[in-house]
This record gives sequence, structure tokens and C-alpha cells, in this order.
Amino acid sequence: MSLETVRGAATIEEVAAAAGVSRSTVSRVVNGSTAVSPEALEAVQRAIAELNYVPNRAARSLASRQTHAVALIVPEDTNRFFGDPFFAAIVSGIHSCLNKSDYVMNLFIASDDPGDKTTSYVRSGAVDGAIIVSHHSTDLFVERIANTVPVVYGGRPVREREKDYYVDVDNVRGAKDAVTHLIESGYSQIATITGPLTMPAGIDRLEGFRQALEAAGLSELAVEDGGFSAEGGAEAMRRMLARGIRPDALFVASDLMAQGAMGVLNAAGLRVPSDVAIVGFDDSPVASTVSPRLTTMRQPSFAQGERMAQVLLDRLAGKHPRHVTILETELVLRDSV
Amino acid sequence: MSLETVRGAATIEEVAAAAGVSRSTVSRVVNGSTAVSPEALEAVQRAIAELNYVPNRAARSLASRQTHAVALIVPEDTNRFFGDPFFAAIVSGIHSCLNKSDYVMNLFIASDDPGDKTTSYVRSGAVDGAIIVSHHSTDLFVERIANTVPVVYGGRPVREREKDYYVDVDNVRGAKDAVTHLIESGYSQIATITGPLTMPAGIDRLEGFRQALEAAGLSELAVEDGGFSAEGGAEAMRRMLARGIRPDALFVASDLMAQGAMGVLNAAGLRVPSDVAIVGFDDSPVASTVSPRLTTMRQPSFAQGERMAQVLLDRLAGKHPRHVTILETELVLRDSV
DNA sequence: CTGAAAGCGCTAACAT
DNA sequence: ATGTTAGCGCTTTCAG
Repeated sequence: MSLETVRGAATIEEVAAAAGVSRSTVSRVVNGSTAVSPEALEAVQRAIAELNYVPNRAARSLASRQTHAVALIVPEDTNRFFGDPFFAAIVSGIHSCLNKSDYVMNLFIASDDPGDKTTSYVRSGAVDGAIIVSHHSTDLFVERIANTVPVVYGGRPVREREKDYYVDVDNVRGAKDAVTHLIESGYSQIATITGPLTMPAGIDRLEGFRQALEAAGLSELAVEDGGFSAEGGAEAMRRMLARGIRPDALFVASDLMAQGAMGVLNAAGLRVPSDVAIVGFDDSPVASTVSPRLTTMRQPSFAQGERMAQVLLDRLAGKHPRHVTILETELVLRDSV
Repeated sequence: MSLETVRGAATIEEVAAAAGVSRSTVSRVVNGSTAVSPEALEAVQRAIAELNYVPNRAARSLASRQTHAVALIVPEDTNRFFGDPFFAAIVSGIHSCLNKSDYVMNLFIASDDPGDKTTSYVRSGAVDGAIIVSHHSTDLFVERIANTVPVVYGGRPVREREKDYYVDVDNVRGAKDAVTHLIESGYSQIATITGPLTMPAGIDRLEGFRQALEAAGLSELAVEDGGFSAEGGAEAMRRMLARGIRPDALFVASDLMAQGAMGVLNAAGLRVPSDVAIVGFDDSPVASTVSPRLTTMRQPSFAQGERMAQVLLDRLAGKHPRHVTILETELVLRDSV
């Protein structure tokens, strides 16, 4: 017994002894039960402070069947995840919300994970719930996870089910407004660089693009997939140019892709916005870094992250939050259109 | 008992029953012990597959006193952390190494918040070890964590102790080589924009700057702190210009700061490299994005992350890795000098 | 308001 | 090679 204390970790038993009460009472104090006399409370608190007691998480979790941890699961490859400011903002928001609670966050970058560590981690009871951001339609394990613990999705799930909880931005509306701005600015030869059309965000923004065009009686000049990355955006732009297509305006479904596209345009001797106007999406940090600064549709990613965490926390607390939250976007006017 | 199975989680007991063996044998199979007969192994594996058994992490951790999790602790404000490609590369490296092992990573963005969730998380036995990246001299909780579990630092710790384990790049040497390159290119009016001088990386790169100057018999023109951020770099540049200082070359201790500085230089009508040559540090993605593309000292951040994780894993496995690993940098010639 | 007792699901000696 | 036996440190009925 004293052998165990070698490692320095005081147990609830030792605290109980020091305070002259039973383990149960210490447990009540630790867990904030009101049914404790002031004297006992006082004694226990002193003992805890003296012994520098921190409850063992595994033991607590085993007994209570709760972990007070949530998984943040990102089915992307590592580079994409860490390179994309969109994720940065989402994670910040989640972290900000969780930080006010007594939950901790476990980050999983799940795609490069053939052994499916993520799924078995979740199924091992290591977390009480999960937040899943940006899953493609090809991600099979998502369902297995959703069958194991409460899940909140970032963005509309690929195959939406009635019981799904998610927080999304109004991508259709945002894209439509962005393109409408282009049209109202006098452009009519409008092409788009999309995200992957396996992702709802990619699909929805393309849909908004088309709605705006249709509402104005215009037809789409070109649609290229840029995969939501700077390099993909550059390639999409190259393909478009190679096909001899010369838009007077471009709706690019993410700022990162817009950055890539602008580089290619630049190299081709085309000026922004005089030759080609561009409106991006996200308002990520690069939007104000590139030259000319990018006019873009701002996406409230931080708020989205916060909200996702809050919805999950509410569910875990037994409350009944709304299944779907849609956040609005906002056009930020800069110099590229 | 059958009430428990409602949640669907099979226990080791159920697997044992299904396989017709004892719990111990199942445990041996799960943990890869060789002392199991082929028949038993076969039976247990089948039972595991049939019951979809995943060991409960809390129970396993409680009994074995190991968690197979490590904390990645980043004592930075969240925006800095996610905005900086340097961290992105480090974390990718860590993730890459951990992913090959059976350890999982718990990400902690430790605020200086006195509530100190991170510390108590670590002290609760939730992780077997920790990786701590980029701590300032002001971060108090670092020591408490290092006293609780094995720690590996990213970068030389502020107050280095003999027993510390860390992985760093050779900042002094790298900075010295960068500045030497400037000198050999014929520049002599050389100023620097440093990182925070509360951080070893900031201190060491300044030291290298001075060593190169001294070796060439030159004196330093100006030293401004740019705080390792783009905005800070811009401000540092503004201050320098406002003081009437006109370097012919600049050593900027991070590419992000160099980007900021270049914007200011540009706005002031100064051309790079004809008016002011610049060498950066990091070789972060922006280095090849800015115009002109930045000559910079490449830092092997991904490798650094990988190595940090490996050192920690080795320690946890009872091996005795070297306390200190220093990785070399490499000058990448582009267009800014 | 408090304590006793019974596990939570698993590992790890120790026998056999 | 396998089973038996104790716990790991905590929560949680259940009595009192």
C-alpha cells in the first residue's frame, strides 16, 4: 500500500484518512454533492490541498462510466488539416467552448489510419462523445462511431439522417450571394473552382453558384474541382486556361484555392481584378495577405466550432439542443472584384 | 449483468465464455503474449471478432497503470499555434510517429489560466508522458508537469536541466550561416528582426546573428523584436524605418515575420533584394509564396516532431535515448538576397 | 448527513 | 500453457 504512494499520487483513501471521514464523503466533496456537512467539507478540502490530491481519471471513469472527454475527429490527411486555417478556426472555437467546461478534447486525424485506431479508441469508451468535421462520403467509419457515442457533425453530413446533429454555415446562400455580387458588379463570363464534390460544402457552394447564375439568366462558363487546397486551386486554374476558357470573373469556393488560382493567373499575365475578378470563400487569413486582397464570403468558423462543442455538451448533459444549426455568412469587400 | 450489455460493449468475461477459456487467456491474446496455444488463440480471436470486442480503456489503464496516451502541450494562444506553419509541421511529425505506434495523442492548448486543467489532467494519470512545444520562460505549469510524467521538449528548455530531454534545431549555427551568407554576398549594413527573447529560439538566433557579424568584424545595425508573427514583423520593420535606419540586408528570424516586414518595405518603396536583401528562417510555406520568394534557413520541423515523439516513446518503453538531439538547418536560396 | 460494501473491466502475479 | 486470485482507485447504492 505504501509501496503505491512511491509514485506520489495520493488516493481518495489517503485523503479520507487525513480528513477523518470515509471515502464516500471525499467522493461527495470532489463531485460537488451538497449533502456534506460544513465541517466535513472543510476537513476534506484541507486534506485534498495538503496531499495535492487529483482523482485518478481511469478509476473514476471506470466506476462512473463517463470520461469527461470528447473526441475531435478530422477525416483529413494531416497536411490538409494543419495547413488549412479553416480547421484552425474551428478547433479554436471548439477548444474555447470545451475549455469553459470540465471536458477535454482528444484530437484524431483519422484518414491516414488504416488500422482504424480512431474507431477502436472511441469504442473503447475513451470518450463520451465526438465531433466530426469534414467527412467525405467515402468515410465509412463515421457511421460506426456515430453508433457508439453521441456525435455532432461540422457541416451537413453526406447522408443526412433525421437524428443527426450538425452545425453548418449556409453554403448555398453564401455562394449565391457571392456570385450575385459578381453579377451585380457587371460580370457575366463567370466560372467557378469548386471544392471536392464528395463534400457537402463543395456541393452546396456549387449549387449556390448555379442558383445565382440561373436567377440572372446566365449560364456557367466552367466548373473545375480544386480540392479545397492552394495547389488544387492552381491546377484547376491551369486546366481552365489550357482549355482556352477566359472568364471575366471567378467564384472560388475557398480562399486557399483562390490564392493558388491567383498565382497561375498572375503567371499567365492576367491581372486581378481588371482581367479577372475573383470572389473567394472563408475569409481565411490568406485573404488579406494575397495581393490584391481577396473579396470573400466570410464564414464564422470559430463560432461554428464553439456551437458544435456546445451542442455536444448539451447532449451529454441530457439536454435537447436543436438538431441543426445554420450560421450565416457575410460578404467582405476587398480588392479582387 | 445482461443489463450492462445493453450498451453493446462486450467484456473480456463474455469473450472468455464464448471462447471457452479464462479471462487471463483472453487478456494474453489481446496483449500479444506468446504463451498461448494455437487452438486457444484461434478460439479467442474468433470470439473477439464475433462479439466485436474492444477492451475498455479505463479498466485496462487502471489495472496496468498505463494509458497508452501522450499529451501534446502547446502553451501558446490558440491563434498563434494554428496560424503558424512551424507548429503545423511539428505536430504533423509527432502525429506521424505516434500513428505508427499504439499510442494516441491528446492535444492541449494550455492557457496560463490558473485553473490549469492541463496540469490536473496530466496529474490525474490520463497520459503516460508529454511533449511540450515552445514554452516561454513564464510558463509555470511546465515544471509541475515535468515532475509528474516523462516529458520531451521541443526546443531547448528555458532553464535547461541535465535530466531534460529535448529535440532542437541548431538555431545558433543556422542563424550564423544565414547571416554569413548575407555578408559573403557583399552586404554590411545588417539588421535583424528577432523572435521573442523570452524564447530560446529567439535568443539563439540572435546569438547566431551576432556571432556571424563578429566573425566578420561587422557591428549590428539594429535589433528589433518581431514576436514571431507576421504582424509583429511588420511592426518591427516600421519601428526600424521610423528610427531612420536603412539596412542593406536583414536577417529575419522567421519567415512569417519576414513576410510582414516585406509588406512594410514594399509600402515604403523599398525593393527586395535590390534595396534590402532578406534572409528568413524556417522555410515555411509562405517563403515560396511571397514575392520575391524568400531565401531562408530551412528548419526540419517535421523531423523534429517525429524525433520528439520517438524519444518519448523510447523513454516510455524503458529505453535510454539521448537526452539532446540537435538537428541541422539548411540554407535555401531563392530570390530575396 | 455519513459509512459500508459491492463492483466498474481489466491486468498481473502466482499457482498449477 | 492456462486458470485463480487479488486488486487498480473510484463511484454508487443502500443502510443507518
